[in-house]
Amino acid sequence: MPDLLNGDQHELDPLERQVLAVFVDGVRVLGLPRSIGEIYGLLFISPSALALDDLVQRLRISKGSASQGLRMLKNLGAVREANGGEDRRTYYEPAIELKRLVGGFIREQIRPHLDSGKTKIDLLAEGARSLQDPVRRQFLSDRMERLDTWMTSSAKVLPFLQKLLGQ
Amino acid sequence: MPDLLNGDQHELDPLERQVLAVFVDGVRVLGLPRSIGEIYGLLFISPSALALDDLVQRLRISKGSASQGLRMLKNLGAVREANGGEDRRTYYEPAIELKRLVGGFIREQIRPHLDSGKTKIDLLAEGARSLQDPVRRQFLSDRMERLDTWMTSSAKVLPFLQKLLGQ
DNA sequence: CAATGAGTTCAATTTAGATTGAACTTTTCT
DNA sequence: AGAAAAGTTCAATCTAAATTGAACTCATTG
Repeated sequence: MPDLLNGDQHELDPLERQVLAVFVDGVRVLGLPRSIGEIYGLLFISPSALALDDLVQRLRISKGSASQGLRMLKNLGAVREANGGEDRRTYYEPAIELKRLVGGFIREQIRPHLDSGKTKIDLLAEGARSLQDPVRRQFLSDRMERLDTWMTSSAKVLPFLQKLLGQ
Repeated sequence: MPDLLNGDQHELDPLERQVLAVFVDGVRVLGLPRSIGEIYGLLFISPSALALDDLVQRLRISKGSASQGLRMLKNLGAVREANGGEDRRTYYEPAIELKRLVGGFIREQIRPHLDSGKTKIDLLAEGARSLQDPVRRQFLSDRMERLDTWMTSSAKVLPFLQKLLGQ
C-alpha cells in the first residue's frame, strides 16, 4: 500500500520535469549548481511549503545536497522558512519577487567579487607605479586605471539594476 | 643562447601573474573558462598585439586552447584582429571599452538563454492551461505567468544596462 | 534518559566541462 | 611542386566543482 500517509510524494510528472529543466538552465547561466535550480524550481511549482525530506524524495538527491542547497538559497534570500508547520520539520517556501532574487544574487555573488577585485587592482596599480621602465610603467598604470573605471562603473550600475527590476 | 630572436618571450613576471589572476577570477564569475581570462588578460597588459603562438608560449597553454579561446573572445567582441602585422601570423588586440565587452556578453551569453527560456515557458504555460485539476491548473498558470514576467523584465533591462555602462 | 528523527558536515566519489595534443587543413614561400 | 609554418579540430585526458553518504550533533518525545 504505497503513499498511505503521503498525498504528494510521487515522481515528478513530465510537465514538472520540464519546468525544473528551465530553472536548472537558468541557474547554470548564473554559475550556480544544478541542484540549486532543482530545489528552487520544485519549491516554485509547489503550492505548499516543502521540507528537506520532500526535496530528497521528489528530486532524488542526497540529504547532503538538499541541506547545502537550501543553505545557499537561504543566503541568497531566494528561499525562506515557512512559519507554522505542524511537525517539527522546517518547511521552506520560495521568494518569487524578481527584485528580491536579483538583490540577493548581487549581494552574495557580485558585490564580494567587485569589492575584492577593486582591492586587488588598487594594489596592482601601486605595483605598476613602482616599475623601473617608464614606458612600461605608464602603459600598465593606464591599464590599471581602466580596470578601476570598469569596477567603479559596474558598482554604480547595480542599484539601478535593482530599481529597474523592482516589480 | 636563449631568447636570441625573441625579445619578449619571457615568463610572466609576478605583477603580470597577479593581473591575470584578477581576470581569471573575473571571467569565472561570468561562467567562462580560466583560459579565456588568461588570454584576454595577457592581451590587456600587452602594449602590442600578440599572435596565437605568443599566447601559447607565455601562458604555457596548448595551441588548441589558445585557438578555441581566441575564437570565443572574437565571438564575444572582446578581441579583434590587429591590422598590419609584418609576418603572416594573425595578431590580436583586446577591446577595452566596457560598453563593447558588456554588449558582446549580453548578445552571446544572455540573450540566447533569455530567448530560448521564453519559448520554453510559453510552451509550458500552454501545458499548464490544459491540466485537468482546476486548482493545479490555476496555480501553475500563475507561476508560469510569473516566470514570463521575469523574462520580460530582464530583457527590458538589458538595453539600459548597456546604456548606463556606455562610459 | 534512551530512542527516534531532523538536519549538518566533510572526506570520498562522481561528473561536467576545460584542456591537451596529435592529426589535419590551409597558406605562404623558395 | 613540396616544405614549412599558422591555425583548426576533436577524441582522449585531466581537473575543478558538485554530489553522495556515512558519521555526527542537536532537538524532541514517549
